Amino acid sequence: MTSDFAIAVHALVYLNHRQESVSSEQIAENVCTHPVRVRRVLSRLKKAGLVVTREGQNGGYAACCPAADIDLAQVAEALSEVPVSVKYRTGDLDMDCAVASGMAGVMDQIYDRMNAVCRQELAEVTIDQIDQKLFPRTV
Amino acid sequence: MTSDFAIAVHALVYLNHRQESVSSEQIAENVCTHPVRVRRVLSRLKKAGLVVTREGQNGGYAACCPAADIDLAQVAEALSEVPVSVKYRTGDLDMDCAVASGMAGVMDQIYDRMNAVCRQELAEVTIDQIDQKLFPRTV
DNA sequence: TCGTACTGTAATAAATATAATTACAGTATA
DNA sequence: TATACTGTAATTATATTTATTACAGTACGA
Repeated sequence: MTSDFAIAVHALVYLNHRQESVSSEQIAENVCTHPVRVRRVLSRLKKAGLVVTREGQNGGYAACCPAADIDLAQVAEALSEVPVSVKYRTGDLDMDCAVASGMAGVMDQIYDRMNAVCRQELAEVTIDQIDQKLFPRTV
Repeated sequence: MTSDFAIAVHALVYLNHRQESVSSEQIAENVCTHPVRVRRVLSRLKKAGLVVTREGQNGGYAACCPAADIDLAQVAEALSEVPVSVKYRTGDLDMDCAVASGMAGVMDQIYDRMNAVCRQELAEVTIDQIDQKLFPRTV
């Protein structure tokens, strides 16, 4: 899981909370990062239809659908996030030993299975649920 | 998931396959990494009782329990592996905004849940099962 | 319609994390 | 008792991540 994902979720929760157009600069201040980073992440969310943008004065990013309709699996998907990813591959396909040539593939399968269950977990969490955690509603 | 985990699993599968003492140099050759890296990882597996070592001539590392008794959750535990870990924390605890101060904690809970299901998956895979994948047994 | 306040993105620099390597003390074995 | 190993510290090299600068493009509002 990259930090882009954390920034995306934070921004979505913040935009849902604000319910108006917010500039990358203001979002960056809330997230504590650089405005350019916010733009890079949110432009991908825009492409996925999870936020809308308005340019010109008083423009910025805004929520465009009910927070209950956005789950974290959609956010991960929009960013092509792979929860468990290991770039390092042991062994070497060209070696004679079946262990040396086959282990990387076996590990990939294991990571795949972990990613599948991680995505299931993410699908269970919506932006609205996070909002409820941050702003408990008295019953 | 760090690459140490991949190295550990690879080494365990290899040691199980060899069924004898193997030096860090030979293991490193099979894994395609540096012998010192192998020693660092395997010394932790030794502390967890997953391998034994023998020093002196013809020494090295060796499997010490049936491959069917070692699952990947044990390996992860031995290395203190956290499948989904994100060092980057958005926002800032000291900020007034509930979103800015609370999001990092919310994200941590989400990572925790993913880690729990990942560990369940890892517990389902044993070294012996990996060996069977690499060396299919005709029935 | 024109200036302004934005987004989007490329390019670069700075910071950080990861991996390889060197070096060597300690130890059991043949 | 020499040797072949482990264990670990220290260092260097490499890769990745993050911040920053710069600027073209665009819609909004006066």
